[in-house]
Amino acid sequence: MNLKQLSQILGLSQTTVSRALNGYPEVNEETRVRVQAAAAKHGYRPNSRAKGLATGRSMVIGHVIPSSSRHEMVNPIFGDFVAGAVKKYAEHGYDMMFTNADDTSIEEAYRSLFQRGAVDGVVLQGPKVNEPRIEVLNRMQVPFIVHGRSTGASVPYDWIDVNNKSSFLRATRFLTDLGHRRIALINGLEDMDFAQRRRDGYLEALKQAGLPPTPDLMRGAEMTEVYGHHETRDMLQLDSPPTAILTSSMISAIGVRRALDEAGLKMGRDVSVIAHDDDLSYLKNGQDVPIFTATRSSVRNAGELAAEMLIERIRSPQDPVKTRLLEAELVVGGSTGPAPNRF
Amino acid sequence: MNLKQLSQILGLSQTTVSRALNGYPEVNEETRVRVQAAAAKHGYRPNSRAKGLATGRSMVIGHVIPSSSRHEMVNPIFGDFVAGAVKKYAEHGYDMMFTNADDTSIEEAYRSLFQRGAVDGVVLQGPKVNEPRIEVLNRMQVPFIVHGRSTGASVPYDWIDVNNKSSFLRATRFLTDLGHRRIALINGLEDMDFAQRRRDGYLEALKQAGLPPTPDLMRGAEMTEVYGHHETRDMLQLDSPPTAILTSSMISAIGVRRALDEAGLKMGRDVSVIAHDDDLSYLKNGQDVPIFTATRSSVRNAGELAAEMLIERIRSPQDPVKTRLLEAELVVGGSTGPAPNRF
DNA sequence: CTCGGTTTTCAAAGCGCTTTGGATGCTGGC
DNA sequence: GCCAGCATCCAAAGCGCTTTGAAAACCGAG
Repeated sequence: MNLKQLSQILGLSQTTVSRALNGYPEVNEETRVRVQAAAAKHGYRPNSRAKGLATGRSMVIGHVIPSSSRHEMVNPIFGDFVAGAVKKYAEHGYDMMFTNADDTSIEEAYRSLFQRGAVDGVVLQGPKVNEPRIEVLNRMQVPFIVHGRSTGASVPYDWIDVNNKSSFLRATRFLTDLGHRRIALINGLEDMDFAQRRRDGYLEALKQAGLPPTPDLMRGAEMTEVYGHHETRDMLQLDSPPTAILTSSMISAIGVRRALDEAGLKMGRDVSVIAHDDDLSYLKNGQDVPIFTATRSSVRNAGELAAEMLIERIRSPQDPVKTRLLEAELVVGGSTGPAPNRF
Repeated sequence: MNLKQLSQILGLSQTTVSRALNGYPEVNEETRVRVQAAAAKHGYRPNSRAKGLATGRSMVIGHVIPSSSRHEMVNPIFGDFVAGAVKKYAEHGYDMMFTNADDTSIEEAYRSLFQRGAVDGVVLQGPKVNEPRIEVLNRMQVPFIVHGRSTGASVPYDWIDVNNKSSFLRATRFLTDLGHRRIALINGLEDMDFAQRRRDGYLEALKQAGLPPTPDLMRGAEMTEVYGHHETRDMLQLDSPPTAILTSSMISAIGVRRALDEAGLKMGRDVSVIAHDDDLSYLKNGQDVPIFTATRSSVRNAGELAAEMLIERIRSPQDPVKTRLLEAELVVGGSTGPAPNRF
């Protein structure tokens, strides 16, 4: 069932039917009702390709998933972010498109999405420090939003981010206040912007507490469970092992916990742990009492906000740059306690 | 840059340029090279909407993400499945589209995707027992593939699934062979088809071992960490607590482990645990030695295979129904051991 | 030369929609 | 009774591509 057929059934022109359905004023209210009824009855739905061709808009928002051969990691926050975003997209009539690109051709992928007219805007996820994609998109003059920020980006851009620095500063201070002096940081990959900022917050808190940074206690890699486990085990072997550990994700915190268990140490008593909690739906931090003391910020919520900001940008390309900084809350759970008095 | 402009630059007709680019034989090799060079030079990329309009194909595959207000859960396997699928899509020139639908209008969402001409096929994820969507899609005569199966579906359909029954039968037998007699099952939501099949396998193994099923030891819900923890804690309070626990996901297995730790029980010695491991990239089951004894099957791999099967179906709509049953492997880790002799 | 057969190229129709620029019919004021 | 003004509707162009049917160019055989 297409417009032509529907208009023939109704004995009207395509113009009128189109206008009736799209809410234009120059159509009799009576006919509009008749048209809408017929459209519903016949299950007419305008072809989105044709509509897109005619209007120049695709009503699709794109995401590029990088996939390298070596680095097959899927970010665990992916699902929740997407769930938040796709919901808002739907509310505004947008669909969501994913496209795959290997590491070497990510720029190409973005360019292709727009030049093919496949999307009206894109979300850039996981920005690194000096993220080159930001400048590429900026130069292309297309609507986009960054989930996160990129230190060193030389152009203005819309972004939404958690205040990683302040939340890790606060978490670290919480530990120094408890008397901890050997505090480890198990961070994400250090070329990621968020990891850098968390590290800055951590270092600043150490400085404020008059503690020198210890390179041995600062690690960074892909945030898996196994990684959290491995680094913790490794650090526990040090001459002066940490009494507290900060970790950039709940997943690696679980690995940390496992390593502590294996070493016969009790989390919260022997070693304190604070994790960053993205509030993932399948990995809640306990129900009533939080398991981990954590800096919490819902990534699903970030997805919703990112979607809304991007849609606004698409609607008003000339608006000044918009940014949004979310503060993570510090929830105190059972994984932290005063520094033990052992030497 | 569009076809018209490009063909004017080249002094050729649109027809010839189009044919040259799409590899049709009726064009001089020399001109083809010239055209390709010009296309590359000017960064010409055909508008996918226009192409879709002309060809009747959209080169997009759709996924519908259900989102109800109450049930905001994102399946943790989502990311890895998608990563596998999108990679294969890209290899065949397809993009991936997500659309959101609340629980009441999922059928509508599928219908809309096709009637709008937005997709050439869809993947149906998370089928329940008697999944109504299968019949809907079947009636719509559109290409689709089910990730999983649906007991009670009355029409033939393409699917790819893990042999849930045999893998849980095998896992349970592994436990009975170790002398366990009180074996608990912490399953997924029981209206999900996979949960049903796992339960069947579990029950069959119990039967083979001459053990009666104990309703108290069979639980089913959304597979979160908190849930695994909660049910385990609950079951440990029973008059005769289980000596072994089977769980449908690594995530809930982590919760199981936490509950055991809290109870002062050692996993593998006091209580054995077997998990189903989807081989998620951020949640590997240990590196050299598996942490959990597990039935393992890569969901990313399933995503790749599903993508390929669907693309085949799109290409040959008349082919007979295709199905693919993957066998999970049983990997033995540190979480299982002989049944303890305590009473 | 001429002509049938290839090769190579082209003009134009069509995909399903929106939108421009009229037409048509009706109203009421003079 | 006439006409400006408004409400309502329509024909046709255009979005950027593919594809059909036909024309032009070229070839070697006769």
